[in-house]
Amino acid sequence: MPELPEVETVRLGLEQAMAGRLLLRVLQRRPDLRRPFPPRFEARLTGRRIDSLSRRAKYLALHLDDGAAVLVHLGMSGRMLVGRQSNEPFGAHDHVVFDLDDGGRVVFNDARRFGLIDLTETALLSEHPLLRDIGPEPLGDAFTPTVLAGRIAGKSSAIKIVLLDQTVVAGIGNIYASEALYRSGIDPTRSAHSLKPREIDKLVPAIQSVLTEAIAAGGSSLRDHRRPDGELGYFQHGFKVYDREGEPCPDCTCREGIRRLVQGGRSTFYCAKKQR
DNA sequence: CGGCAAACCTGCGAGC
DNA sequence: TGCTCGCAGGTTTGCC
Repeated sequence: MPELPEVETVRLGLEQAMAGRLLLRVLQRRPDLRRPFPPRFEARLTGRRIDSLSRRAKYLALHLDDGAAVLVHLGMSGRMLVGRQSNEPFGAHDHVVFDLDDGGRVVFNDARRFGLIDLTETALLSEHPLLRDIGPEPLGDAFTPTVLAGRIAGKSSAIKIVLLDQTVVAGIGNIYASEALYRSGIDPTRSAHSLKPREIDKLVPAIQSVLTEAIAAGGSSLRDHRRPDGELGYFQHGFKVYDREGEPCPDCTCREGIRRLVQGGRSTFYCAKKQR
């Protein structure tokens, strides 16, 4: 489900609820998600304090005050929900419950269980196997046209596919890949190495603007995404092409309107006239 | 390395 | 009403 803007929205919501809080009790309600929970997950977390929260690509990190960190990936349908009462019954797919020292409760809920949770005791989170090979943050200073050009040089795959590759650039998923290519006027089927410098000069700010606007809107809520407080994001109303097959292209007057094609088994939405 | 399909899961909407 | 089918914001693995 969640791409960078949705995970960032979750981080912002959890920061309010969890930063500075002591974990009074942690309940793990099943043995695994996409992969097994770390050994002794509940016992190792109980009594420890959460200092701060950060995001890397689509991963959320809860930093403990001793340098350890809980890594959370929401997969397609994962949610981190705040505001549950401790006397409420658990819901379907409530997999982990974090009870905090101020009486607050945070629940990790994930119907499809494509998410994962890890606990690492090492301080160097950037060296974690799940994060080590991930590319630059698209909203960071290190993401420039020159950098992106270098990372896609020699890649013969379609640019849409390459933007989904987390080792090329972090955090872009199926929605924002289509939207960024539409904004920059680039045909999603073009091979990555065929992009000219002038096109990459447009693609980088297109990625940055669509992600920034989506964060400002609280992310996109299609099926599963909820902010931790239960509120919906509203950037889905800002989509120009995603899930708009057959609708008119907002930026031109072509007859066909928005088209859908399948790349790597996943839908791509685009305008054949605007995107070349 | 590239490309593709399948796998991991559940839920929902469309169509019959 | 109820069933089947296809598809869904992600990532990994295996095969050619």
